[in-house]
Amino acid sequence: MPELPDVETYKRYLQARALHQRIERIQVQAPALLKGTTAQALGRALKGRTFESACRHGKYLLVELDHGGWLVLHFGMTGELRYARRREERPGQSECLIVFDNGSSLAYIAPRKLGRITLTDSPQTLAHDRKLGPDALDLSGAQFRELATHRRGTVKAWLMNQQIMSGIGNVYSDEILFQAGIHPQRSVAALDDDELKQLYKALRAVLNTAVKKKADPEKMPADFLLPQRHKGGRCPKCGTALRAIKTGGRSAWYCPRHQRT
DNA sequence: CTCCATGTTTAGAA
DNA sequence: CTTCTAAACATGGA
Repeated sequence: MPELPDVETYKRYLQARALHQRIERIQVQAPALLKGTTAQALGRALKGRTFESACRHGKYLLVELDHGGWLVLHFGMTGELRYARRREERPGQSECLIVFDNGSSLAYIAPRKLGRITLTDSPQTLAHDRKLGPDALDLSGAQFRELATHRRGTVKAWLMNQQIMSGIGNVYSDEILFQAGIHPQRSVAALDDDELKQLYKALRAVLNTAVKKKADPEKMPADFLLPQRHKGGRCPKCGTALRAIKTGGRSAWYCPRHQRT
């Protein structure tokens, strides 16, 4: 589930393994993932280059090339990176494979092909082109409050709107609202100062904790909703059966006792 | 077989 | 202009 914590984990993974190695070639198995570029153009841009650094904006991972320019990876609903030191360790199936001249490789795997691979001049350019709001973990409390003014929609849709703030998806918006004790369908405008403060606190705590746990659902704290977020799931704090509702075209899971309308 | 899924974009309505 | 809904995208899993 590639939301902010997952993509942050991929970023650290890439930084620890795939920097400073000469790119020999790339193999694009799923051209549909390329947006605004072609396999040929991507090959020309990457071949002979090295990755110098990586950064993240919301759910986007950006990788800097040594001669300027950035590779942009978005993972859609499913997707991950896998680095292999040796040829024998390469995954059988990858939508895009980057092969380094020392025989190692970095595979972009997105079996449902809803991701995106593209190039950009800079992280700022990407944020501008995609109209992305600030990264959710870069927000100050004051900025967070400011973003809430003049908003009429539901709080869940607000948290998930990448143009308002970037990085929170369906799963972590549920977790943040659960930890803050706020119902997903409350209107942003109706939240009082205390609730906004709780929400901000929960946002930071949830995202930072998830990053620390490498976005692994099995390693989340015992009071997290995430592992219970399915049919038959129970509130980790009071045992009440969780409820699911459709809102904003997505399913929201919540505890009817801890998150009142 | 049907329905649903962690994301984004687009179209159309209110 | 904002917000909501539905549909589309591609594919695997229940």
